[in-house]
Amino acid sequence: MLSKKSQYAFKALTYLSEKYNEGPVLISEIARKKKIPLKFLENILLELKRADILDSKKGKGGGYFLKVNPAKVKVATIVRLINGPIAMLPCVSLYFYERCKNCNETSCGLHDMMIEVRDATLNVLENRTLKDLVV
Amino acid sequence: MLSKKSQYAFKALTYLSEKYNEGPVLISEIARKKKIPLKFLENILLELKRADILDSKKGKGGGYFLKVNPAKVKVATIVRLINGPIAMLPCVSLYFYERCKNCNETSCGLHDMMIEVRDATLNVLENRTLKDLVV
DNA sequence: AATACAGTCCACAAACTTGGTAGGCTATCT
DNA sequence: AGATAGCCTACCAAGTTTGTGGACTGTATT
Repeated sequence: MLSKKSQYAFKALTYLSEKYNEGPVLISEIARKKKIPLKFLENILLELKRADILDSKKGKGGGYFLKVNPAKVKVATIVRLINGPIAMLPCVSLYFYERCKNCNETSCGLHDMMIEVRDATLNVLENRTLKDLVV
Repeated sequence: MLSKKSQYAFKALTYLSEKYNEGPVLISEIARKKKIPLKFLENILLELKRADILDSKKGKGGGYFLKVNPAKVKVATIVRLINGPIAMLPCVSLYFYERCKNCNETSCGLHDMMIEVRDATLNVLENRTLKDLVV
């Protein structure tokens, strides 16, 4: 399951996608409109900024805004950044891979199955962008 | 990600599937062969028994064994039982549904996307059984 | 230069989940 | 009766999640 943090991130990003190219948006506005705890949101947006998804401006007239076109930001990227691995097992994760102890990957039924699950999931998440979240 | 508990459960169930119709298997044997902490495994097997996946016999010659043919036990069932929801959001979960607050499901881009992910995942997990885990 | 504004950074903490342990109880077989 | 083996309840350490508080830094305006 996606963490609340991830859900908040998507809400905020959806909001910012709707306002793409309309200048900076206040954290407090996003928090209010999307009902996200302000200080928590602060951390999330900062993380997204550090990952080059968002950019910000300080002082009056400042706020957060998308750094690139929402159609260029894959949902999978956000999930990995805020939520972590998409795969159901470390040994089938592409970005968070960890070797399986006590289970040689060459002959593990679960391993093979979870690769299928991963690919089915990625087929959706890698082909959808923030733009698709705006309806 | 699947919890370690879930991974242990699958290891144990795979072992028991290999020994289907060969009589009861000791918890201690499963723990040793699959390198699972004994007492932890005890809890897991008990849970699987309560869910009618396994059955057990006490006393000498006792142990655990699959209650039904491994080809009849869906992987999705085990995941839901030991790991919890398969969906990435409560509001798209079939077995652990919870209404989305501050997000009307009729027009939420994330909601629709996560239904796609759920269905893609279930397409694998609902169509594989314990039998498929044995290679 | 002073002031207000708005994001940045660091530290902390309550609540919950995960992974695991301890020890006695109950049923069964010989 | 004694040994075997699962059943049950309770507990606990560590980590993660979901936040909060408060001071600091950069920016625009007057």
